[in-house]
Amino acid sequence: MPELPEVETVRRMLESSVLGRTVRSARISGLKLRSRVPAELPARLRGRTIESLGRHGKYLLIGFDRGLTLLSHLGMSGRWLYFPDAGDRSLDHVHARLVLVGGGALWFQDPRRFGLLRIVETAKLARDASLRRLGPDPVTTPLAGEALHEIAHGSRQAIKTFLLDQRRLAGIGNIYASEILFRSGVDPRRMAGRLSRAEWDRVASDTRQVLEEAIRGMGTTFSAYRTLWGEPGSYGERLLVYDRPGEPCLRCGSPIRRILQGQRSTFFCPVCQGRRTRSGPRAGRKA
DNA sequence: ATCCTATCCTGTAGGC
DNA sequence: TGCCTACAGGATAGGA
Repeated sequence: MPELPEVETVRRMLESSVLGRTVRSARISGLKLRSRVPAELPARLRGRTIESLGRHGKYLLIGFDRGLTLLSHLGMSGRWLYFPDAGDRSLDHVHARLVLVGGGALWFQDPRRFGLLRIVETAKLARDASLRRLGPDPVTTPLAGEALHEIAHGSRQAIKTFLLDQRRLAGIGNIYASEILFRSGVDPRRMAGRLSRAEWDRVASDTRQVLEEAIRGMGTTFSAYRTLWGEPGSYGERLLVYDRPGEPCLRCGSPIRRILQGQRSTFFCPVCQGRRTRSGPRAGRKA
């Protein structure tokens, strides 16, 4: 669910609400998310103060004093929720609850449990197995078309799949991959290694534009995503192709198509995102 | 190496 | 109403 803009929205809200706050106590559910929530989390966070809020791709880094970082990933259905009153709500699927000194509570909720919570020593962050794999973050370090052209050199992956690959670029997910390629007028089935330098220039600038606009709209709420305040994001109203199969393209009026790539939906306009060489043996068919 | 598939889990929407 | 299936914003281990 949450891609770079959604995670960045949560990061900013955390920054404005819990930066400088200290953990009075913490509890965990003990359930397994993507991996097990560390049993020592409550003991290690108790008494620590939140000093920084960082993000790389879809990973959120909550930095505490004395060299500890809480690494978090929202997976498909994860949410961070902040309650100023620390009141005891009854909510399902809450896997971590931090109570803050001076009132207020921070909860991590994740029904599907594809999310991640991990305690990492701040000094060792660069060596973390998950973070180490990530490519550059296109918002923190905007890339020129030239760099992308270079990264994609020789790749036979479909461009849509390429954009989803966190080792190439960190942060783009299924919604924004379709939106970016629509803006760029690139057929999602084309091989990444076959895009021209000029096409990569467009993809690079559209990537930046789409992600930044989405951040301004506080992200896209398709169903589950909520901001730190539990509110939906507004960028969903501005999606041009995602989840609009059969509806007229907002640019040319032809019906938007939905295809599967790597078992995930891709939405595109077959007219605006012209033909050219496609990748994969059967990537072309499907209705 | 590089690419593709299956899998983890719950909730929800749509067909009957 | 209920039952069933398909699908959902993600990452990753394992096989080809």
